[in-house]
Amino acid sequence: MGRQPSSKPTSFDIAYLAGVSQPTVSRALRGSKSVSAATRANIERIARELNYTVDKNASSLRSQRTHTLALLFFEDPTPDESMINPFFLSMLGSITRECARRGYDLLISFQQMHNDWHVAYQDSHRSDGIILLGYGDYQLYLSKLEHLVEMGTKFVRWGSVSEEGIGLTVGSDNVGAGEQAGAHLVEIGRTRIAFLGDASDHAPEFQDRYDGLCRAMRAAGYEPDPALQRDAVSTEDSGYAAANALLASGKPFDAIFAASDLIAIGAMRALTEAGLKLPHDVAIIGFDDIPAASLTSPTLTTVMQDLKGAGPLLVDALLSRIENRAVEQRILPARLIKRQSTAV
Amino acid sequence: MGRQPSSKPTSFDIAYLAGVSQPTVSRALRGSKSVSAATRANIERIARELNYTVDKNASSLRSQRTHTLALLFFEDPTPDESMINPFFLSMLGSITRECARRGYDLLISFQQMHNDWHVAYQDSHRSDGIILLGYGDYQLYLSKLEHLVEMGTKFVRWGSVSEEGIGLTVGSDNVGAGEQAGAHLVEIGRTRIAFLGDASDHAPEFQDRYDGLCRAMRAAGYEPDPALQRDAVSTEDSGYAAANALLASGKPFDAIFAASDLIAIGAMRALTEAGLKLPHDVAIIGFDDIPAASLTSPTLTTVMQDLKGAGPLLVDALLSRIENRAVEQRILPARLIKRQSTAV
DNA sequence: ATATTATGCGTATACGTATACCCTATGGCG
DNA sequence: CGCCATAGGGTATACGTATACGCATAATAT
Repeated sequence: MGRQPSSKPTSFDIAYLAGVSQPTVSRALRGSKSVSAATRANIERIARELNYTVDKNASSLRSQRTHTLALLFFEDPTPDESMINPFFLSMLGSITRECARRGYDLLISFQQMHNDWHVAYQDSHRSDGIILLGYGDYQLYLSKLEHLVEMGTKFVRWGSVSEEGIGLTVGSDNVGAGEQAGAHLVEIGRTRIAFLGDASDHAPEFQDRYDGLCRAMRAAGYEPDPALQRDAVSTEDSGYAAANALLASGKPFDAIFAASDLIAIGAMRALTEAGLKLPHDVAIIGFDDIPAASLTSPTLTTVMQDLKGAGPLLVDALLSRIENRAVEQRILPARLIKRQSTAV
Repeated sequence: MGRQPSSKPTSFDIAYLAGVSQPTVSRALRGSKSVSAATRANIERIARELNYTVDKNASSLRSQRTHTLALLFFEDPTPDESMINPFFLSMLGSITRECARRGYDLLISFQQMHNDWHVAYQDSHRSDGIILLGYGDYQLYLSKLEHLVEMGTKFVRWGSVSEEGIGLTVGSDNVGAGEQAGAHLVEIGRTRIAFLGDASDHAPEFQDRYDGLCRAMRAAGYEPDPALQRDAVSTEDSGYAAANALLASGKPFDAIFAASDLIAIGAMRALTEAGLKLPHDVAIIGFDDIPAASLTSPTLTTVMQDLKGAGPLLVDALLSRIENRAVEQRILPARLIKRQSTAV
């Protein structure tokens, strides 16, 4: 044992002890079939004894594969820097676990929109592909996506699947979810349904949800009133402001479908402050089923996205892209969770 | 332009265009002072034009520094795999941003306690150091920490600073926070104060909070009743169960200090179901100030930890360790946020 | 029997960078 | 005018792995 215990063992050490050459060690550990079973078993035993692990840097340098994925959050700079959209945060767990299961490391980065995009590109040296999460300035976002495509970077993003977008997209069935929400509201007798959330093409997911709502209303014989749609981004304050604007407009409404739970929670605060009784006067449905949704008063009916399925699907789609296998856009089902805010 | 546009430029490309050797490029870009200002400027210009970035794998392999930190979450396996303690999730934003600011990448991994620890060790090939976050089986945890120390791995963890622990710890002033909470409860006239949270040495942070509470009570002339302390881990269900056990014991109490907001929220549910009026019959204080704390009814008085400060402090401490600079344990102040659950 | 192919492994080398060492030209100094 | 220090940068090489190739031996075919 003249060897320093502090220096990590290399494949040469294993090779020496096993009486083979270094490449054979590499082959054995990577599962090449041109190594005899006996040799492989011996090498694996020695590697375990020495606590040997492949040096990822050397491995990546040589093979040009990092076995690492990068996760990029895109968000508008928020006033409170440490605030992150809880929905995406939940998805993080699902993604990390799937990465671990597939033997990939996950590099994470919170990208403020105003930052230099080159940081992301730089990541491509460090990762085999990128998962993009988050809303944000959509036009700016698109131009950067095009840049990614030009560079040949492999990526997949979470978002609106209906949209004919750049790159590969995985997302919830936002239209279907909107329909479910709309149908439920109609079912409990609401017909003057407001929608809080950006319905422009800046936020395709929100637009899809609105489309679904409209479709459900028309299917039931009601025409959605454009005046009852109010823009809002996914924050509590924005929802609060949008609901107040709606109240100020004087337009009567008996239900709100909010494009996210945060918006819904802000709206509930505005409505409560205005002296309205929920859900009696106004029924409310949110979107995302964040933990807080079951704590509001009344508890919030909302749409639960399949977070557990999202991570595996995103990772799988990205790995398929990386390995140049064909992948089609995939849609995850969403489910309406009925709580007190629509219980009349 | 015989060069493939798809292949990433190397330092040799830059060197050729600048009419210097490859090492000079490396020196120039790393800020070595043995490169003339003119040469450096020229190299930097060319690098920018070619969109060159240093290959991190090659760089790390050669220099044996990765400029990457690993973040390890330790949690008991939860029934819902995608559920992560919201408090640690919030800290994540703070840490990632600080890493980015210091020019470090962040590798993230959710470690189930039962998993092979070697995964973490393996990470040490990929990162210069490890940040450990989370509770979990504390004894198992400690034995693995010892292993880390043996391997010479640099790490820092979030936890109880009062404890004479293994390795470097950064954490909130849990004792002080417990004192604040206790003092506040005494101030509003409560003397029979229950504590929900593991007070054994399995959870040093919780123990510190309990110690703080006891200290405040004694300072006010009251003796804490051990029968009013109930073990609980940081989940809503555990808080619910603990509060019900407390109720079932028949011991009278007029306040609860919960070791975490999740516990507090579960306890509130139990108390409400038992027909108690909050905060009139029982005042409640939680810990963490998770977003949900301001949504409960009544809204929850709680202790806010300095999340914005935590990330920078953890990262800075770890980098100091990595660079073999001296670091002392550091304590972050915590602040009591008074809300309705203690407003009598 | 010879030709053929597969098996199992060694040899040589490349991945792209950082650093130890060496060399040259210049200027200051006595 | 010779000596040495210094700036500026070149040469050679190492980091640890993965893969293209080649070469035996053994297995199979003809």
